[in-house]
Amino acid sequence: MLSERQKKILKLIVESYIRQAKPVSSNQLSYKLKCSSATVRSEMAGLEELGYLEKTHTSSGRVPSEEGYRYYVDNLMEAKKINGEEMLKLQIIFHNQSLELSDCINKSLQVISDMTSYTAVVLGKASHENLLKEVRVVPLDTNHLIVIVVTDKGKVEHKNITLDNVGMEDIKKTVELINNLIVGTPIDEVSTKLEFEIKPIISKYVEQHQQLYNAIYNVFNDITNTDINVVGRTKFLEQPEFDNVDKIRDLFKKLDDEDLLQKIKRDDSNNIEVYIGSENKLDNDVTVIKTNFKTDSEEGTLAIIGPKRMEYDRVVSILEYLKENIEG
Amino acid sequence: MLSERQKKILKLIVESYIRQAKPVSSNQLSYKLKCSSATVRSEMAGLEELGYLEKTHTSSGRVPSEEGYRYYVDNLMEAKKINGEEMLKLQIIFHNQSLELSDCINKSLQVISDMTSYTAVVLGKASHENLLKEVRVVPLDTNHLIVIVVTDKGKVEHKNITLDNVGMEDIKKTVELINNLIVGTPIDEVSTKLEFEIKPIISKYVEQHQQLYNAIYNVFNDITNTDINVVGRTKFLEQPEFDNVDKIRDLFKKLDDEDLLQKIKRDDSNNIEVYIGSENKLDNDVTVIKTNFKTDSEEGTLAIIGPKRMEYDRVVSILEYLKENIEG
DNA sequence: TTTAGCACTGCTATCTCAACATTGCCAATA
DNA sequence: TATTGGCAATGTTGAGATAGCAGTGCTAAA
Repeated sequence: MLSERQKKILKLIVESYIRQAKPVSSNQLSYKLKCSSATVRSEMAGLEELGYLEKTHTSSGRVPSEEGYRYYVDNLMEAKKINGEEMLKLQIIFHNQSLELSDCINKSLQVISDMTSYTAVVLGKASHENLLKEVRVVPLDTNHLIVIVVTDKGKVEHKNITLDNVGMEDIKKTVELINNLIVGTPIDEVSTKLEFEIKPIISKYVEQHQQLYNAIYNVFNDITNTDINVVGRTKFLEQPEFDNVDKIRDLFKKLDDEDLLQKIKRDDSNNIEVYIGSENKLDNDVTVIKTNFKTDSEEGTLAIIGPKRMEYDRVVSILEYLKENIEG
Repeated sequence: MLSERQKKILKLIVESYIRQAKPVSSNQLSYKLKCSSATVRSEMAGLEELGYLEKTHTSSGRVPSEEGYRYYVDNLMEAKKINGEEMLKLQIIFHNQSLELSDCINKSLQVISDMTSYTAVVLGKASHENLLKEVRVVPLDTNHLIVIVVTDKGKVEHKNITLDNVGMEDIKKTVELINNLIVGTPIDEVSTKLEFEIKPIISKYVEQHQQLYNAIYNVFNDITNTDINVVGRTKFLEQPEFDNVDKIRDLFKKLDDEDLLQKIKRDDSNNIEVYIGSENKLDNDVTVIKTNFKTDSEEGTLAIIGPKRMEYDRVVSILEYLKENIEG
């Protein structure tokens, strides 16, 4: 258990370091506390002993350790309400009737990335509340057609296919069959149903059903697949800790690795989660702040990625606010 | 007019510098030419005088100037045929029947960016050969619906809209009207036609026609708008000339600026065009190699962006090959 | 428990210095 | 006349050396 003064010092150091990106000296703090630098120094030594602070070299000021940030986030940080102007920018996006939810999310990520100078990520997909509304086929010419799938929550996906020698009749029959048998099925169960209920039937009387079947299958796959969007990768270039090309290259490679990004979504928690440095699976030098969201039509994960020296208080409340707007 | 030996020296310098990114000395060249370094030096001095070579400092080797690269591209460069493995990779993409052309292009850009280590860009849009095939409306519930537009070349675009108190009847009538009057219209003329032929009619008897009209209008807009895709921005991090964070930041900002990227498409030429350094409008430190393409369904511009010290011969033939495949 | 005082440490910037690669010029050469 | 070898001149690079500085830890006194 830390003393009140220790807490205060730790808080001041974390916040100063977040702003300035420079090790914090005992002198700096002695102004803000009513005691001498020597006193601050001995407190600092204590906090270092406990693992909350580090030095960059023997005679440098102190820098928060990962444990220091963790303690700050868990115990010291105060909520910093998102400001009016920022709120407004997001409101405008979410009140725009003509935008789909996924567009709103993408647009607001851009705004958030710009206002925080951190990288923003969304991993989203159609929620399983989406029920198949309609499958439609538009023939283009004798051997090209488009398959369009629509869910009751307004998701649309389509695919072009080329079929050799499949009569329009067969196609019509197949589509009719699908529309009769599986409309109303949750979108993520369609694949199974397609495989076990539809395929046996169409394979009986539709020649060359395979191509058609595959195309339809793929459309459903696309609609349920996670869609990854990373906004503002280059914000890291503004951070003083990413001042060398090797580090940047390494990080950018990770931000392009979809499998790795998938790991951001680790738990089903409904809260804002903070993963500092080695706590996240992405990179030891960054912090990932994420939350899950879920609406009728979409579900997924939102994350802000920045240096460990991140404005935790601000990001947490921005993310909270964004989540509210999405789930609205 | 350059002498044969001057040409040979210039060619060797450009090619050596492209490979090694290091100023080329007279000694290096004296091995490859049958003369002494002193001779090479005086030839180099001549080429510098003519503006084809530069020095990085008084006693450094020579580096090609922009004019040097230009002369190389226009007069010295030999076509370097794309190799079999690379060809194959692209073939596989273009022979995949289930991919739409725009997906093929995007996938092949990724391949090309990986194999060249340069950044690849496509600015594409539906070609005006696309004729409106069908407008379809899928009602979701009492006040949400989806508008889907399909062209005869297989382009699909859709939008969700929210309408208050618009009867299903009105919607049906509007859609029917559109389908009757403007199906078959080139997609880029639809907007005008919509405004002058459809709007007057529907405004007469469809109440709240405005929202519906806007939605449909927007879908057409989306379908004709240029779509920009930039692949492999981070390849620049592998280039030794982009070794400092400021340069990278600056360049990345430009690669994110869609208006600026639009300027890559400068002429309607059907050839491969090379814009070296200040010749392009993007950045003085890069070369843009681009070509336009046009098919039934899509048209636009492909570009490879790399350092001025770019493998011109390879990139030109890769781009040629890609263009063939697309238009093929 | 707090503080002033002070020696100590390591960083940073600047300077110097030598080694090196390379050039330009010139006089000798083929 | 074109080519070459020789050589001084130049700017780069990396390795010390040095001084100033910021900040710490320790100690003894308040």
